[in-house]
Amino acid sequence: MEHLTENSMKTLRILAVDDHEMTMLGYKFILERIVFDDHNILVDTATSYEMGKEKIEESVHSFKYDIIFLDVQLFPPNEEQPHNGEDLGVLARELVPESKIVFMSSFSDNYRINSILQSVDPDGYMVKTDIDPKSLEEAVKTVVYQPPYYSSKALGAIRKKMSNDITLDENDKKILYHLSIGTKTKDLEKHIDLSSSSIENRKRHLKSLFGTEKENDLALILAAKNRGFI
Amino acid sequence: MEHLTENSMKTLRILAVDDHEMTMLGYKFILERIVFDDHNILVDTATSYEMGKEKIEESVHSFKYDIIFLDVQLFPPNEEQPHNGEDLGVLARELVPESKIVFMSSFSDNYRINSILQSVDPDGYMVKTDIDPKSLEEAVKTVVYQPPYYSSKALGAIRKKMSNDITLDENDKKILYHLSIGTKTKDLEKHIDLSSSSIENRKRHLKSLFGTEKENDLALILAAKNRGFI
DNA sequence: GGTAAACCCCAAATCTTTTAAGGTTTTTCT
DNA sequence: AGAAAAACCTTAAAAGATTTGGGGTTTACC
Repeated sequence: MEHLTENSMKTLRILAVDDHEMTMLGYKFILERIVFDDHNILVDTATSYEMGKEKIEESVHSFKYDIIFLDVQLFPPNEEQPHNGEDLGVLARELVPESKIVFMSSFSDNYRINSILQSVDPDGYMVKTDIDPKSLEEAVKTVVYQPPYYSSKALGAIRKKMSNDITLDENDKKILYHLSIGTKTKDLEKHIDLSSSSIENRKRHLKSLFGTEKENDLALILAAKNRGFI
Repeated sequence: MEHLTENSMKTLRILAVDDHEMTMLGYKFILERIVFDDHNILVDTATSYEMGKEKIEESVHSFKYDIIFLDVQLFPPNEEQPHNGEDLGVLARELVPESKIVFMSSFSDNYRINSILQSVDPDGYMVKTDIDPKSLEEAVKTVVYQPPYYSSKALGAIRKKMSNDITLDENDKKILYHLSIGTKTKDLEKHIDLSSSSIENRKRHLKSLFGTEKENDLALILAAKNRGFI
């Protein structure tokens, strides 16, 4: 603690978790300079899942964080890691439900956004390319007083989802997702608990839903992307 | 036209449709005073469905509006009227797809918000109690450069919907909606194309989905409201 | 040009939803 | 409190969807 806060000031505690040291410093620098009513902003940082987890667990019995910023990808994606920001978000929700959670993600892909909005229901979601001092400040203020805050690109994805009348069940979503990452139709059986025949049926059905009958898988995937499903 | 615009200025044309004369004046007053890059803002108004329709139709062959603000309820709701803002929005989308559409609604109820977001997919949605000079200005700027703009209460409804894993079909939604406006179960058959037996089945199913088994309809409706369906 | 994958069609089995008919419980009104 | 209406439940048959296996044809790719 560098200096005592003035009496009249409330302290706004923020935890930021991102595995890039430099990015963290940037966030800390910006966040602590936000002028916000009579709040004194204090930013704590963590650069890994474990560190983040510890800080959140410590906070349970001391001062709870007002806002927790979480990077969705907490580790280099090539090294297989069991945990990511989404899990940390779920954990934080359980341990300290009063802390607001804001996700930061480099991908604006709808599949992940939709999944996080469902599993964690964060108070904010920011696509990294939308993040700058101005949007960070807006996020902090909005999240404290009237959440949620969704950054511009996140809103774009949300809009697509909301304007959609097509509803897909888990199996359909999985099929689309696996096709989109290049899984071959014959290998889908390994990931989805259905016979190959059913999978073919569902693919046909999906293509008719998305208006890409008799076209190839790429057309289906593009249509599904446009509509916000992947 | 009161005075010529400067050469360097682009004109931003706005149409606002609301059946309250005074509200219209307020919007016009605020909107035309927005300072926005080198834009000169020009607000046209209409106070009924027909007037709005005419202005939109005229605009097709002259200068298209950049933004159209539409009140959802265009007539006193007790006098039966065939048209409302939603219809006008659908019409505008067809005639002038390049114009951005922003809805203004006094009800923040999720059923209507969801329905409008699907049928028109507007570039903005503002709940009236969220509207003030600041939010109007933000709406205009956001809608022009990076739509969509959703006001705080609208975002609240959207968040509920997005964080939800329950998916309902049209019949389920209609059942919930009619129950919520007080329609008796025995009268539901008149509005929904199903047998009374099926409707009872679906009500049972809905109650189990929303965790209100063996409870009465009020409990179901409250749960559905909490989850953003009505 | 041959092979693997993708795609299509059919019919049986299974699962889900709808429907009607009859009953019990709860609510509402007098 | 008692009658009537509405809500709710149960059952079983019918209709509709989905799944599955077994066959085949077409398309893509080396």
